[in-house]
Amino acid sequence: MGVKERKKMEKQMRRSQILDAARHLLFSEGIDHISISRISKASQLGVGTIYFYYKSKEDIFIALQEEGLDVLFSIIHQIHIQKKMAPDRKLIQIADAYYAFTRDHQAYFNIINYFLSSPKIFFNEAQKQHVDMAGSRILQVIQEIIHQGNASGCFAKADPKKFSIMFWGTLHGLIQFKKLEHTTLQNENIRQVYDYSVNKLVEIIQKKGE
Amino acid sequence: MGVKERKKMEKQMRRSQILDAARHLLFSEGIDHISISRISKASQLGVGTIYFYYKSKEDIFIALQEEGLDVLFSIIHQIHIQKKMAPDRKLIQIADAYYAFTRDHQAYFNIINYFLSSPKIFFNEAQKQHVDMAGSRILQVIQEIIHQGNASGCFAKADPKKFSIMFWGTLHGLIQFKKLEHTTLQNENIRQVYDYSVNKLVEIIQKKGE
Amino acid sequence: MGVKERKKMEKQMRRSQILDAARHLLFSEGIDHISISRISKASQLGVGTIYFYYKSKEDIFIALQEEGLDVLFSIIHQIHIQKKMAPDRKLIQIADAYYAFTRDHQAYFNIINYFLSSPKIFFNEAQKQHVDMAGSRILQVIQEIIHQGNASGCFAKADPKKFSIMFWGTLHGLIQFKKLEHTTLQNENIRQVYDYSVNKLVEIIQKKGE
Amino acid sequence: MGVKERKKMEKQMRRSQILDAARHLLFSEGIDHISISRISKASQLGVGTIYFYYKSKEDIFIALQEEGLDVLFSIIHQIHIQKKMAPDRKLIQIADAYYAFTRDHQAYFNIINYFLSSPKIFFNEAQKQHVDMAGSRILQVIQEIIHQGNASGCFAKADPKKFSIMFWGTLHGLIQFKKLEHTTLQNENIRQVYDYSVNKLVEIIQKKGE
DNA sequence: GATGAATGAGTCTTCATTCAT
DNA sequence: GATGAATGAAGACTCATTCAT
Repeated sequence: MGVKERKKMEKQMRRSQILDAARHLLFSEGIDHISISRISKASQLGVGTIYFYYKSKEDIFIALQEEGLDVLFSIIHQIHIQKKMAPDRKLIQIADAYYAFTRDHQAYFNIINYFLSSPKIFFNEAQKQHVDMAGSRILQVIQEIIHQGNASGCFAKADPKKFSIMFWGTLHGLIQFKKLEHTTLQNENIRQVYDYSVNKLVEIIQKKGE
Repeated sequence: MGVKERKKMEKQMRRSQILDAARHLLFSEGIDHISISRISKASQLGVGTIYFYYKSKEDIFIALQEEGLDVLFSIIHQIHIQKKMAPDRKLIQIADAYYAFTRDHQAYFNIINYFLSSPKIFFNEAQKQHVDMAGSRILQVIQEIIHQGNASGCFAKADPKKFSIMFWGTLHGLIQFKKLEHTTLQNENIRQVYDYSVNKLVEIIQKKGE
Repeated sequence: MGVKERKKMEKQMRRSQILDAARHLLFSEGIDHISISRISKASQLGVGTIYFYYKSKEDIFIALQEEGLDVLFSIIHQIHIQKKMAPDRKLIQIADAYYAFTRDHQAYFNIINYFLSSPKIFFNEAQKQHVDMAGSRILQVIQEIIHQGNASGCFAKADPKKFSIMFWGTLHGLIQFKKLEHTTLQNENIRQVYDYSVNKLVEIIQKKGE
Repeated sequence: MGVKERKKMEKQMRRSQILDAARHLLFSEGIDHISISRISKASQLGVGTIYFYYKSKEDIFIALQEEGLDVLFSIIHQIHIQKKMAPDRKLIQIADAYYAFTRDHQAYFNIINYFLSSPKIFFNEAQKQHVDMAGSRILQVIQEIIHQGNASGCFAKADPKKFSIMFWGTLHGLIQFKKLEHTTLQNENIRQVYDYSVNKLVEIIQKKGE
């Protein structure tokens, strides 16, 4: 019995070992310089071994993406569970946290973005499941906050699903514009625009006239 | 003098010839299948010749991106110059047009997105100039519309620069979520969310109480 | 004794289990996509276990080939045992049946062909035995038919051994030309040539002047 | 002008260089041990260069096959142009020559067989053309011989197309049985069977009663 | 100005086999 | 008896770039 469990543990460790190497490469060299053979070297494992644990390069990216989404989720979750915080305050804090996340965990952000932007990636069913779970949890938190706000009378009966997507979409879109700060955006400080937008978004659902 | 001009013309024509081939590949095969040698075959020009006119593959992509932005600009410009249309109506139409553009000119959208999302691209000064000009014109149009709305009393003194960026960022962010329609977004119809968001955005700047 | 027999039975069952998986792969994915690890997955057995029961991939192919030859044999045998059928009729029916076999059991045909065509396969003694038994039974049937024909006066004292090999060789050679139907054979209908040839073959041994 | 021609010559030479290496490998190591990287090493050319001259491994095989068919054709052609030889004699000599060819140029035979037997190869149009030309010339010779025989009254009005295919198919099928000589064929001397069959084939078309 | 031949490192992936448990 | 983790060489193919002509 103990043997089986140990085996399982070891297997899990190998997966971690591979992911560690991949993550390291992701952080140090960027997403475009990750290749199976590099991962194999970095992890001190044979190429075949990598394929034994992950059936494609994409699978490794997905695992990494999940990691990133988990990190992001836990950050956001921390904010959400602060009982005393008002819903609108929560939204603002979440937006702040997301901005920080894209700055402090750039590699994770890049990989999440990679899947979102790349025109060629189509998840298969199993992969969809994973991404779904990881990604939708974040949206769910925002939805819950809207719900709370609606219930407490703080918000003006906004559609939680639609608004949460709009909220997240706006943040995400603006983050992408970061690199245009000094070109297209004509030195408009993106951070200020970001804050401005978050305020507007919150205004949208706040009860008017109050 | 005449000789010089003719030379310049010819040079411009060669550049077009190359771009035509690249564009054709972009549309027919997708961004991932563009390679210099393919462009060379498609353009009936030698590989070396391509390198004489564009110093890297990236340069070609940039030119293509500009094209895409030009197409997009002219669509938006058409809407803008309709004198009788109200500013808020214009914003809605622009949003519609952008959605259509990302659908009907997917290849252009992908290439624009490619530069926006890819973490590795850093423009040099000359490249920045180009992208700047092409991209900022679009934002400018939106800014002008806000201005008009502010002036005509239709809008409530919104910050034209900031709001236009927010507006565009929201649209762009939501478009990116298209592929999550059936996973993370849990079958929420993205088009409906898009329309919902555009309405909210317009509401933000409309004069309240009216 | 009972224990030994049970062990033997179990061993036989494991071998079947493996072969079932291999056959399934052969039929569903084609001969080029059979690998030990695929067989292992399909058979729910460990890779090592496969190697315990078959000492190489080739051994499995051989077993599969035998199966194919068995199927073919039984088809041909069915024809042979029809007491009332004339020998020349039998030959024609066998030719028909072989054509159908190569069409309807392509996977089996391919594997038989694999060993016949591949220049690298050299059977060891044990393997030879197996193939011998399976393959020669078919030729034996044809030989017997020639014998019968010779005896009954239907055939003109043809050499049973030589003629049966010629007969089979012709059929086999023509089948291989199937894929040349639209190239080298210049749209000559291979099926018609096949029938034509079978008729000629039968004529060869039929008593002349009758 | 001279430059262009020299370039063309050099290009042709490179193609030969590659083919030489491939042919050498084919003869010395067998068809299964030909790989692009081996060819590249053997020809002292970069891998990319190989691909510059042949767009796939298959293309090289095809060129090699053509070579083999050319060799075979010229052998058969030599026999055909012997004006004084009777048609039936020619057929017998061609059969002999084919047997010798499969013995003396085994590598070429293997490669021809490779394409004939392999279930996975499907020629594209351009490739079909090549193989067609090379392969059909051989059949054509046989057809012409039949024609001649028919015309001279030597043969009994056999269908040239059908019979030539049957003729070739029989030879080819029997050659394949070579390796079964000591197993399935039960030590029946394949060479004798081959000769026996050729005789029978010739008898088929010879005017009867003569 | 224009060409296109040459490169070779790099891509992902497969696979038969072994061996410690 | 049974397992399955580990391997690493090998597979075909791509590609941006250079440079002699």
